[in-house]
Amino acid sequence: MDDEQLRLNNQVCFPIYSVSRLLTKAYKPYLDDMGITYPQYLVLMVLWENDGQTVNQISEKLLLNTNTVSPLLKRMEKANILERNRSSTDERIVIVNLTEKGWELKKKALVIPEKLLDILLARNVQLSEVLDLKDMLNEWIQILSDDNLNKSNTK
Amino acid sequence: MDDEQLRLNNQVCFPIYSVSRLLTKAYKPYLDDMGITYPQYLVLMVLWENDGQTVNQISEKLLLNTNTVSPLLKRMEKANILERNRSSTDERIVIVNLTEKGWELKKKALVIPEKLLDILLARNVQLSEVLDLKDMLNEWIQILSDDNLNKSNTK
DNA sequence: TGCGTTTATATCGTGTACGATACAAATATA
DNA sequence: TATATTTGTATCGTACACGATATAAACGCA
Repeated sequence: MDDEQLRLNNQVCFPIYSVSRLLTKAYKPYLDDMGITYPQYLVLMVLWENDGQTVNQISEKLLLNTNTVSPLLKRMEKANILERNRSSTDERIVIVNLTEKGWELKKKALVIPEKLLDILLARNVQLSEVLDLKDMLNEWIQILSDDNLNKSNTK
Repeated sequence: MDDEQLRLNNQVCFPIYSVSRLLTKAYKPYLDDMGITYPQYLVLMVLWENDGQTVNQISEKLLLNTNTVSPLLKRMEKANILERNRSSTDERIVIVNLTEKGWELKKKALVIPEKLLDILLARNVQLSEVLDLKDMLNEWIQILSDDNLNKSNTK
């Protein structure tokens, strides 16, 4: 019976969508302390690893469009977390650099991954399970971003 | 080195967040045909399974706040997909019923889960892997929604 | 060298999400 | 039964996401 497939319980996408939102919510108390949001936290992780990247480089690493990242960076600039400067050699490019405050936040962030993991481990989720999940999802990212690429190519 | 934990590649949450967005994007062509969005598709699945539910019942099943679902339903009412009516016995309650058009959309939706699965299976993802993932995520939903509950209780 | 094309970023419009808050109806209880 | 409390829904403000579009700078090439 095809009908079965349309039940919420039988879909994979709904749990992913829900867990994504619930995880963001679980992060919230820690991020509130830092005065940032979850997407802003992602931007910081990219810059902590490698400061001075362009808007394009940041949006590619986060798999987000530049028209999502642009205003996001502007809000972070307003909050004194980073600076945006046009390249002198290529006026189209905007280079993003962390401020003192942006680097300071890294110290506060160090405990976050640990805390989140603790919640799961405390509820008998195995660490190996978490790692398997990560690998599986990274595989899906490859597939799904390839798939999106194909669509825009054939247009 | 604690630093390692803060790398984008070492986080579980980022892949979940990304896959969630990429899956929604993969759904998009089919949902565009139906004139709805992904969250609206979720509402429809809830109502196809059980028509005539209240705003609260719908938002609980989708794990969304009512202040997210309320405007969502209004947009769907505007698009003639459903009707909202106050209960006569309890004036606070709004009961949501599908229209003819809302039921019609179910026929178009039947192929969607299959198509999505095909993309994954075509790329050598095992069906068992998909089912494992689903179970794992449903477990996480339990944990994370409990955790959120605890926070609001202790406040 | 002039001009069409590409590239990098940003703006606009629409639709979520969600915390905080509002508000009326229903319920509980003194 | 009058009033405090709870319940169900909605409004408001802020921050994403993303498709469509704009725009200026850089590039390619006749």
